[in-house]
Amino acid sequence: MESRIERLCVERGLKMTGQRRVIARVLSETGDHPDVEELYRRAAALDSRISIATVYRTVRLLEEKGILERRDFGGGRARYEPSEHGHHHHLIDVESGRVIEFEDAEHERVLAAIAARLGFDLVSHRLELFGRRRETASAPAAAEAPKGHRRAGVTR
Amino acid sequence: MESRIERLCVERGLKMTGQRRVIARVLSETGDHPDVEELYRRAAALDSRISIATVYRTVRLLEEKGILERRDFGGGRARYEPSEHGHHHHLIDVESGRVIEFEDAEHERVLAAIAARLGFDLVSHRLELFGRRRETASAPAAAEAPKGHRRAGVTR
DNA sequence: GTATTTGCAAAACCTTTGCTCGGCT
DNA sequence: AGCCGAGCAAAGGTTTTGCAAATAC
Repeated sequence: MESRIERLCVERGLKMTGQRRVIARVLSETGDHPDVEELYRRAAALDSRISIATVYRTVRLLEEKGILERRDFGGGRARYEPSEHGHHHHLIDVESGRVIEFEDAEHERVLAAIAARLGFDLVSHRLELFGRRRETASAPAAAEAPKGHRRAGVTR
Repeated sequence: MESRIERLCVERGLKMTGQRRVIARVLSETGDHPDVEELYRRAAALDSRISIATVYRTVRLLEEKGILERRDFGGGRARYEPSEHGHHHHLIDVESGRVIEFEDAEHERVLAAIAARLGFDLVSHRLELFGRRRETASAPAAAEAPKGHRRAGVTR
């Protein structure tokens, strides 16, 4: 059965080899932000005839095709997530390393306004928040993520 | 004569060697965001008895002491700028690679509010905008940076 | 059939580190 | 003399690449 990412690959005219199909499937089932090493582990678990070089080449290719996005959360290795994941940013819990996704329309507006003030059209932007879980009892559970129309979700 | 960064080093209790003095001076005169290689070039121009290992060790040390801040603008290498440079972020011109600095109070407020909504206290954040110079004639010159109380400045 | 993709290992790249020597207190 | 910093070169971690063999279309 054809995975979501595989369909995108085909649409973009990529040759679908066995390895790419496996990697595409791993990515399709991915709800987090794995690095290449982790993708390699997951892919190799499905089909051991995959080398890490191929994973590197594939994520690079998919990034160029706009199917994947590369992230840098610090730590020296790139991490990846599927693009069709909706526009959002990340808040990294400095204590646990957990990654929480969020989006915020007002924030987007402010950024566009800043760029405009400087005489630029905003092409893209990168934003990461680093935070510490609030201790006061009033902290809402961060895991209230209604599937399908989520606003914030915890992941790794 | 003692450079601004050198003074900070002394205040923080660092031993001032000849190499550190040179690197401190280079950093004091720095208005941009050099990588280690570039710092090494500039330092070596003042005193050739400096190795790149020392530059690496020194920027690391100064970062730990809060004198320098490490940035990642993509491209695989870390770039540095003095901390006492005021709170600001960067807009990178996607066409030329030029870096424009800016700050924006409203934006800071919005970020704190987002973190609070997720139950976090904001520890720090990273923001980079990528933009394209606006073509319309109404674009203000981005170089209107009144020294001393600047709002936005172009640098590299 | 032919152009692409893979695996492997080696290389490239940035950064850190072991060790010895040099310099400052 | 004693310590800490510096230089050099080697090692470290991640990512890329050359080449021959395998594979997709």
